[in-house]
Amino acid sequence: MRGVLHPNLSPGDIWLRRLSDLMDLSDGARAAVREAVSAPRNYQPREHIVRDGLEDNAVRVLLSGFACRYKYLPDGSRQITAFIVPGEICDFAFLSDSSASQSVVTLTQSSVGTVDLDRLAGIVEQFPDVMTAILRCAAIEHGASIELLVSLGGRNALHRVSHLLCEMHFRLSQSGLVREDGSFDLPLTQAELGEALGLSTVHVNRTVQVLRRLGLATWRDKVVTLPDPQGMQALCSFDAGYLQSR
Amino acid sequence: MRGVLHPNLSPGDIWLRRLSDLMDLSDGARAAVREAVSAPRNYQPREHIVRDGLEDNAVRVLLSGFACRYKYLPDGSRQITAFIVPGEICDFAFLSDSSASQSVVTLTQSSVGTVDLDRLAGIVEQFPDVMTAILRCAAIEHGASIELLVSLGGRNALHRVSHLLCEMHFRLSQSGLVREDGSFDLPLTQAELGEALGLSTVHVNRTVQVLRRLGLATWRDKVVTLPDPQGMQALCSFDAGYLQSR
DNA sequence: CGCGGGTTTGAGACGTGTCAACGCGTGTGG
DNA sequence: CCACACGCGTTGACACGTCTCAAACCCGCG
Repeated sequence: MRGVLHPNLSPGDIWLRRLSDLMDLSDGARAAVREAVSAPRNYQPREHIVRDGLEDNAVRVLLSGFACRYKYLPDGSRQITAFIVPGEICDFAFLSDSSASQSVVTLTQSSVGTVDLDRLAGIVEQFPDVMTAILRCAAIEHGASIELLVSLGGRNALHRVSHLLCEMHFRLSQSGLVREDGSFDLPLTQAELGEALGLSTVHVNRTVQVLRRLGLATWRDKVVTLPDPQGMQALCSFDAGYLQSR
Repeated sequence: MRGVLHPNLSPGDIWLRRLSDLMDLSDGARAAVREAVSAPRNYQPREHIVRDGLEDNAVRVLLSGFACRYKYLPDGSRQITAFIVPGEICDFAFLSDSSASQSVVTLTQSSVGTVDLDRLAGIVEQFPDVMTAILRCAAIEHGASIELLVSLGGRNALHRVSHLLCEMHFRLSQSGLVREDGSFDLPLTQAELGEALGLSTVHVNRTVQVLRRLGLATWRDKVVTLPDPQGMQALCSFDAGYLQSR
């Protein structure tokens, strides 16, 4: 059906869009990337895309849905280290030819495209800019984990939550997933937010309520709205620089 | 003097040793890396090696001393995101052909070698394994920041401090900087440790004292000793896997 | 000798965690 | 069609880890 009903739409388009944002790519490079992305595979919520310690012969790109990377603590609690939104690469272990050091699990129903590593090697050999684009993805991903680290080390609960909401707003808008009125789907539970921000579920809840009362954010039925993005960003000194290539 | 008094010693050796640990390199590759490292430049304590936002046409490798990467918070406090020990690359922005997103500053007197980027490009073209080795450095560096993130998000003060001491012990031993008796130089102030671990100086101090009383660590005059490394690692569930390539 | 950076100590404040319970909506099985 | 279980959000009371402020101490150095 693909290529018949929508001759101009390909599953890899969302990834291509992301790569093009980070690096000017030639038509040839664009076509090669586009065609290299396999037919998507669907995942149920809470299904693993990548398992810690396993090698993989493909790059996995989230095409739709929501996922996260995490690590377990000795007491059995889970620390989420990153959220993954459509258009992003699930794991970068392939870059150093090693096995994954974290697991990646879906949070919602999702679809994932894959690019065979040998095939990718051929593409980057012919179009080195594609490699640069991918390395920029990795750099941004690293920047995001550093920013989360900064949140955990130096920001209080209110700033952590609002900073993360600002980040999500920005990243989802890059993928065209924010509506006109500034609202967007955020299919996380408050518990999951807490696992990322190092806060208890209860305290996340109270913090979200503060934001509600401040008129800066509402979060109901998995939909977040930031009526005053400027004010929100000012509250937590959000600067999207770390999410862009410069 | 170099090459005369010590015909077999070159400033780049410590970096070469690190790269070789991560990837088997051919003799040709080893020689190329060795010769590509410039004569070291010396830095005073608290002198910047890399400044946030600036591009650089060289890779900078710490050859001796101690440095850290950091970011400022809006309230003026500093979050240290990584410590850098001899043999490690100061900043990985060169990989994605972009400018540094964090600053790097020395903590002690240090010496830094540089490798010109164009020259490095020539080397990796001829010896792709060198690129893989460098990418593994980057992956380990990323792994370390994730582990710090996990500390900040999920560990209490005692576990944070002991985990960091275990990590330092391990990393310095890789560079041959741990003595027979298990002691090693850790030229940080307790305030700096706190800036990395998201703890106040006062609380770092109290926590170190607990470790002293437990007989697991002493820290006096910039020298740390772990009389019972096993016990120390058990206390904080330290697993060095994230610091090695697999 | 006095100064300054770093470490140590004490006392009290505050942010966040824990525990326990309740409400609400949805899905499921009787 | 009702009864119940379950996941998630919400609320309250209290415990506790860590922060802040302030002062003393130690030691090397000018």
